[in-house]
Amino acid sequence: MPELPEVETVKNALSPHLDGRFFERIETHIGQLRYSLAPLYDKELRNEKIADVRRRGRYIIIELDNLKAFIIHLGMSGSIRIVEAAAERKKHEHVIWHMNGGMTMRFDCPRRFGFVKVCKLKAAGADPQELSHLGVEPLEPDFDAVYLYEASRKRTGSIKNFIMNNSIVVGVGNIYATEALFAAGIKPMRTAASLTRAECESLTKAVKAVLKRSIEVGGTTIADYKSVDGSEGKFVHELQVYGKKGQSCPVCNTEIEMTRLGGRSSCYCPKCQK
DNA sequence: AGAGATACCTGGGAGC
DNA sequence: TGCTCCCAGGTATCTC
Repeated sequence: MPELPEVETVKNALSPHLDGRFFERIETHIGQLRYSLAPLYDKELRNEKIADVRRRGRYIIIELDNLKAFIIHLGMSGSIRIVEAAAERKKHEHVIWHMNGGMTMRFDCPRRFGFVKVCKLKAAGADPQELSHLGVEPLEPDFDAVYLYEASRKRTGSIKNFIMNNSIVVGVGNIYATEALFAAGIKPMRTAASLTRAECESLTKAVKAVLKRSIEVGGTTIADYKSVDGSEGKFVHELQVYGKKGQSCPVCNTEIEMTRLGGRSSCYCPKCQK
C-alpha cells in the first residue's frame, strides 16, 4: 500500500523515463476510477512536452509545458510501470499513456481507490489548487516539534489519527504512523493534546527517520505495492510492530497488542509505549 | 470546528 | 474444492 516512501520511490523511478518526452495518446479501459477519466481526452494533454515530475504528499504531479498537469494518486493498490507499447495489457491497467519513442506509462489499479485528475497550474512548479488543503511535508524542516505541539493543542482525537490527518501532515499512513509511534515510545490511543513538547520532538524525529529509512530500501511491500520496474520494497522486513499483534516486542519481548482507532487497526507494545 | 462513521472497491485469507 | 464472509487501505463526504 503506497504511502509517502512508496510514492517517492515511484516518482524517482518514473522521472527519467518521462523527462522531455510527450504523450501522443492516452488510452483508458474504464470509465472512471475514483473520478471520471473523461478529462484525459483533453487535446491539450497531447503532444505537449513533459516539464516536470514531482510529488506532493501521496500525489504524483506530472506537469506539461502548457501548465496542464496530471495528478495521480495510487490509492491503496495502484502501481505504475513503463513498458513498450506492444506489451500485453494487464487486467487492471486502466490508463495507458503512449509516449513518443514507443514506450508507455501504465496505471495498474485493481481496487480502483486511485485516481487520475487533470488540472491547470497557476505557474510552473506550483501546487495545484486541488491539493491546497494539504498540510506540511513530513521530511521538510517545517514539520518539527514546535509545529506538532502547537497544532495538537486542544485536539481530543488520538495522536495516531492526528499524524495520519492529511491537513496536518501529509503522507503518513497506517504503517508509518504505527511504526513511528513505536519508535517514539508513545501509545497510539493517547490524545494528541496530551503529548508533551519532548514527546512531540521524539515523534517528529521518529516520523522522519522511519520515512527516510523506508525510502532508502525502496518502500514497504505488503501485498500490492511494487515500483516502476516491478521491484519490491524491503522495509517490510524492518517493521517492528505493524501487523504483529500477538507477537513479541522486538525490544522488550512483551506481547504486542492491537486496538482500533478511526476504524484502523493499530498495533503497539504496551510496555515500550507510554 | 473537530471527530467519528461510512462509502468506495477487489483480492486474499479464513472458515465452513 | 468451492462457497461466503471479512478485512485491508486513503480520501471524500456525511452527521453530530
